[in-house]
Amino acid sequence: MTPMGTPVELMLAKLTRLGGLDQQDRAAIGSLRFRVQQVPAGKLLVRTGDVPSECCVLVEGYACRHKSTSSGGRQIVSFHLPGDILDVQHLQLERADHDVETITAATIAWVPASELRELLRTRPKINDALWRDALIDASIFREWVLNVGRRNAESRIAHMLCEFATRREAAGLGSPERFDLPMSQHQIADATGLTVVHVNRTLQALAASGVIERRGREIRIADWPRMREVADFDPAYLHQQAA
Amino acid sequence: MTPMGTPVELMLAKLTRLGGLDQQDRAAIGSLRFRVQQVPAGKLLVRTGDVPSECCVLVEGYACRHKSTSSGGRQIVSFHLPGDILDVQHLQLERADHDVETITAATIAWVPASELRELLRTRPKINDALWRDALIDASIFREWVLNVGRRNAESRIAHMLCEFATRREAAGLGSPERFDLPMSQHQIADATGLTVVHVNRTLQALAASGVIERRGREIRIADWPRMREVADFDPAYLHQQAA
DNA sequence: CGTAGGTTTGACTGATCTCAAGTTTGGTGG
DNA sequence: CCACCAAACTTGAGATCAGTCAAACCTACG
Repeated sequence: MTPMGTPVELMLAKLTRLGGLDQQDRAAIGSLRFRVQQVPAGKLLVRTGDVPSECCVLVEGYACRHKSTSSGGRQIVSFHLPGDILDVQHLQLERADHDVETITAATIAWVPASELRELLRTRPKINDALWRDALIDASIFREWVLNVGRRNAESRIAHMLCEFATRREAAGLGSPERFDLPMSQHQIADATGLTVVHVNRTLQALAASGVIERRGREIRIADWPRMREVADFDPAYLHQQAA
Repeated sequence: MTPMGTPVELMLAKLTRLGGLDQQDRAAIGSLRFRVQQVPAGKLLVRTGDVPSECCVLVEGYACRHKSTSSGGRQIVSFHLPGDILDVQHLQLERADHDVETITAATIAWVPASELRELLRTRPKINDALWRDALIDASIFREWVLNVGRRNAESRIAHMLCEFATRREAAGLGSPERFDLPMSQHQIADATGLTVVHVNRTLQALAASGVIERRGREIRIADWPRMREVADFDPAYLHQQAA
């Protein structure tokens, strides 16, 4: 079920999902110089203030981006799965405004930003696909603002689970009915603006009400219609239908 | 102090701030076909699910984007000031995933999305500038996730005020020391994930502690260093220094 | 001047946090 | 294969920040 592959295959799959590529586009992606790296869980790939000269693609494993308040509060602003480009923003913005960190052991492919920038100029369809990718990212951030700003704990966590299940499936990583969460309850708390304690109780409440079943980090969404309702989840913001 | 101007002048000023443009770029912007419109406060310019074929530039007045939960909770995800392009995302994404609404009477300039898309293809520097604009938008959303997710009421509101003051100044709209808020306390509540009642009390607390002074909607930031501290505000996420 | 929207106040409630202590799990070295 | 350890998860009790409900009070504008 894991759509393993080389960095090139993953990027092609992702960009193709985002819009049509022609033969020359594929060739251009194929000739990018990837530097592949194995990293452990909890590795900071980019940190706030960095001036990265490479972009990284997540090949295998999971990652997240996060920001912190000066008093130490941590907020995860997105989760990422295999195929995701972790920092398109550094193609155009000099300094990183957030951290990028693996949440499991992972395989990362680094590409020189200059080579990708060249593709934006010379390959209009790749430019379009990366635009779409960046704009979908932004759409997800907007939904997260709504999620942490206006939903209660149960909805927030349910929404996060729905999004994870849906994106996972779209990336070809398997069924949205049942899956293993890569992140700890602490990380769920940091993503939803709650505390670990309350995340724990809320997951129990979701299980008690029968919308999900849990065994360790394995989640089964037992009742999707009810889950969608509890989560207030409408996948439109993921813009998944190819444009 | 208000940098009034035609839509063309405003866009040129904005794109120039975002990166260099050459003479041909300026000419290309100059030949865009703008349709200018006066609209009252509270006018929905784009609504969720729309398939817009025009992009709009805010020429005069203020606007915001917002999303809602199915139970009616409203979350403002960004505020906009003159010069802002209100919906770059519709250049690449078919359906709007949020509403765009004026918060004061405003002047709007509409441009056919097809013409802007043409510029992305043919004018690399305009492509770069719009990329930067979209990526800065995304950076602001990330900061807002942190704001509503991890800061208390006082910090949240102070942060929103700092951002407004800073962006206002960057747009050439006047001093960040003293200004009139265009938005109601209800709208501040919707932007910060709080209730009107609590926004009201928190504004009073900020005034009582001496960091701001208020007279109606006029705000004076009486003590910027302390304000920055209360707000936990670091403008780096606005990426204002031209790249 | 009347009125609606915006702001302010008070009293009470409740969702989520904090602190503090267990319990389980998974990985690691002997 | 087992013993151990740290990290992750769970539970309980009490505290608090922000919400709710309800009612005035402004104040700008028609």
